[in-house]
Amino acid sequence: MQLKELSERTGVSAASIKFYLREGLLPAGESVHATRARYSPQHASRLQLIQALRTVVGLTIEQIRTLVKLADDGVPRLELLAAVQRTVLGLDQMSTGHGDVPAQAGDAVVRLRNWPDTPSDARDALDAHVARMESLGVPVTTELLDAYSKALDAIADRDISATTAPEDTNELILTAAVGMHLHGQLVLKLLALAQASHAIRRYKNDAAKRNAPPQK
Amino acid sequence: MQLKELSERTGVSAASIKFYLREGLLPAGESVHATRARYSPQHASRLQLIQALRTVVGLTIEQIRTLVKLADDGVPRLELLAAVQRTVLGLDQMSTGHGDVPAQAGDAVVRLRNWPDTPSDARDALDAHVARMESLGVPVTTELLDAYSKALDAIADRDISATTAPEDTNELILTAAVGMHLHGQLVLKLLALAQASHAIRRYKNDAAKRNAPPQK
DNA sequence: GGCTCTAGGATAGAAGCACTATCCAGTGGT
DNA sequence: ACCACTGGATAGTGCTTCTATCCTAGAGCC
Repeated sequence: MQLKELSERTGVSAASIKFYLREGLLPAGESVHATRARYSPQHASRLQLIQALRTVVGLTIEQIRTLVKLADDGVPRLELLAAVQRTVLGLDQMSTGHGDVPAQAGDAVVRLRNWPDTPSDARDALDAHVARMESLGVPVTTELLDAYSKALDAIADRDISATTAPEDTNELILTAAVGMHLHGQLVLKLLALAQASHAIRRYKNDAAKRNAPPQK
Repeated sequence: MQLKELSERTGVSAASIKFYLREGLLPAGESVHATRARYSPQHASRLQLIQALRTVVGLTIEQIRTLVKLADDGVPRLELLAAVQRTVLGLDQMSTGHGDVPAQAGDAVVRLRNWPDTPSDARDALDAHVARMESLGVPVTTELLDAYSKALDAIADRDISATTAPEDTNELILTAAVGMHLHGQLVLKLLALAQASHAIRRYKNDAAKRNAPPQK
């Protein structure tokens, strides 16, 4: 198919497709002649990937470029998934070493949970984030890390066994990125509900206690 | 103090302060004369709040305006905290009723966890998000909600009992917003690490199985 | 009374992002 | 022959968050 048809099929304007081509998100079509190019279904699926990463996950052009570049370079799938995780959860764009105390929260968590002691982006990001929290005056105790990681261990355990990865690379990135993002948001929303619920319960208890004076 | 001193103390440029004044984030100082105004320490603390909400939490001017307006209107603290939660966790900016099936994920969760059955923003946001996930082809089973909410119940339980709220309103919003944001991000990062850890473990098991052929 | 500094108001510019639009000249297909 | 469509280039748009400039009127100081 050619550009116009690609545009009509995917619902992306021709101008935008040109933009993505310029930006290197979409590989050039097969140039039949100087003024004619053919696009494959691969292009359509790539376009859908771009679309989803922009509108659903909210990545920037730059981030999408990084991901599709990896895909086009044919890096191993595990590596690709790691990159998706980095990007979707904003584990990139970390200051990476503002000095300070090592903080090594990752070590503590890994030991607490008996997780494999392997360096990873997620671990670096955790260290950086904990350091950031401390520097902003929000203390992170080992007890907190223990409670949090124990709970999330259960979630991850469940998630990982409910996962099947598609063959096609575009689709792999798509499902991985969208899934991670949506599940992450789901966690945040459930946490909000949980906190609200606990707050209400606590508030009610306090009110009850005030009515019937404390017996301490 | 006057504008320049306010600027020097908080590290916010005079131009930015003027901008915030125009935008209604910062209340006008006490106008001593036509060309002179006095700012109180309240202004400094408000400015710090604005600063933190922008750079740490990443709110927009519009969102900050909404929050400080509530603070200035002196709404009850519980209501204020609810608004902070809405804003920080992006529970605002939801489509609010794109029709479709009711989905009522909130009901299910509340029943599963035995949480108080009270309508709330968090619950609406959860419903909306689950509906969105479904519409994007990501299934949300009751079993998943059960596993997630059980884990987050534990976290919320721990959080709520480790909380003390400051008296000053600016400070209240600041600590609440920053705390919510950072704890949310912490959860996401820990989840990433947990998933990566489980993936590694699973990968190793698979590899081991391949070496010593399965005995099923 | 002059000099310098500052407030406050207005307006314009700047920078980043993701497009969107326009113009162009060269074909491919009918 | 003709017209739709092409790649390539370049410029403009809309939004957000500032930042800079210019102005006048008044305050404090000598």
